Amino acid sequence: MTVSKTAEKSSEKPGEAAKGRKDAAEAQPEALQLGELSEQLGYVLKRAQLKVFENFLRCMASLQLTPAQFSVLLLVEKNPGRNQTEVASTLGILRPNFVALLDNLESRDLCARIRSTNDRRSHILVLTDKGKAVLTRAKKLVATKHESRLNELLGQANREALLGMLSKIANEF
Amino acid sequence: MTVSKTAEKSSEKPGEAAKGRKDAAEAQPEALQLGELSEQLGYVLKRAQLKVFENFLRCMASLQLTPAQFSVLLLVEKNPGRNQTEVASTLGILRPNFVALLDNLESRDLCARIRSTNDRRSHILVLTDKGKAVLTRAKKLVATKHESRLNELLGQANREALLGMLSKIANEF
DNA sequence: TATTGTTATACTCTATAACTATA
DNA sequence: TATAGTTATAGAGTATAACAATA
Repeated sequence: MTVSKTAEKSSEKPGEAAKGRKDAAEAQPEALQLGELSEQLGYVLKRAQLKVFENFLRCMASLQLTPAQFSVLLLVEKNPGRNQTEVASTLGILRPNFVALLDNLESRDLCARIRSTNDRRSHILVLTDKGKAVLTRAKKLVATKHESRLNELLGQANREALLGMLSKIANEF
Repeated sequence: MTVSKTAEKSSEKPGEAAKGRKDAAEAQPEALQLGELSEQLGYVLKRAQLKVFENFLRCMASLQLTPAQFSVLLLVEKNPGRNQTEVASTLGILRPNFVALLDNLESRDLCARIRSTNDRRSHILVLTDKGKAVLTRAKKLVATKHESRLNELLGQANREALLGMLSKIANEF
């Protein structure tokens, strides 16, 4: 016994409390109820992450830096002289996928690959002068346009609490 | 004046506090320092999201449900009788991309498309009996294996605070 | 004319195998 | 033999244009 492949006429579901409804037959869209979905951490986490990345890209439009590119510049600045494998794996990027990313940054003269003399198989990564300058500007944009909006929205204390919990999940879950 | 394309010999960077170092020349990997990266909300958010999805998939392995599929089942259960456009857009899925997702769920007899009699262009979505049963089992798995681990890690109060902040970002950022 | 579901397509991310040059 | 960087490739996820059926 399968479901009949034809639906009932309209206005068959007045249940669920007809709250947002206008006068009578006005057939405006009427948003769906998220229900348990809004309690699913994974769902909310993903939606929040998309919003944050979207805002990041807008804030960085003038420098044309993606979140991934920014993270590479930050990490290479903090750890100059490390090779591709080390930097990529720290960021959770697979070595094959790191090649094109680096090609891009190097072609824009933001960072450089230097063949190591210790182990001629590996490429040491460093920021160029331009890379350092761009990163400095990027940090300012992130601080003044991006993170500041988050502080506005959540408050300084909450933002730090949020960061702590997310770090805990990222590291221990 | 460009950078010399050859690097210095090893042990040139004893700075940054040689903390995790063993006795002397032992050349163990020595992890990179994240530096400001660990303060970037976007970075931590993304890493946390990946961990949560990964764990979700493991918990749901027996039911073979992805986060996206689970969200569709939840939303259709809560809002039976809505069409593809409505469900997809609520979840932030583009209509063309929703087709294959639904094909999959329908081929597994978890949900059904029913041609609407009001508007014969649209397909009304409902869960099948099997779909309802699978969703019930899925909810139990999520609650006992997935969300429970998050409660362990963060504590009930913190988990709710986290959810609240992420919702705020998702909705208002 | 506009909308629903659909196809085709493309572009990004991610993932794996295998090659080269070094060790 | 093992490792670093690379290539090729395949698969997800996501994006837009356009078509047929229907309104």
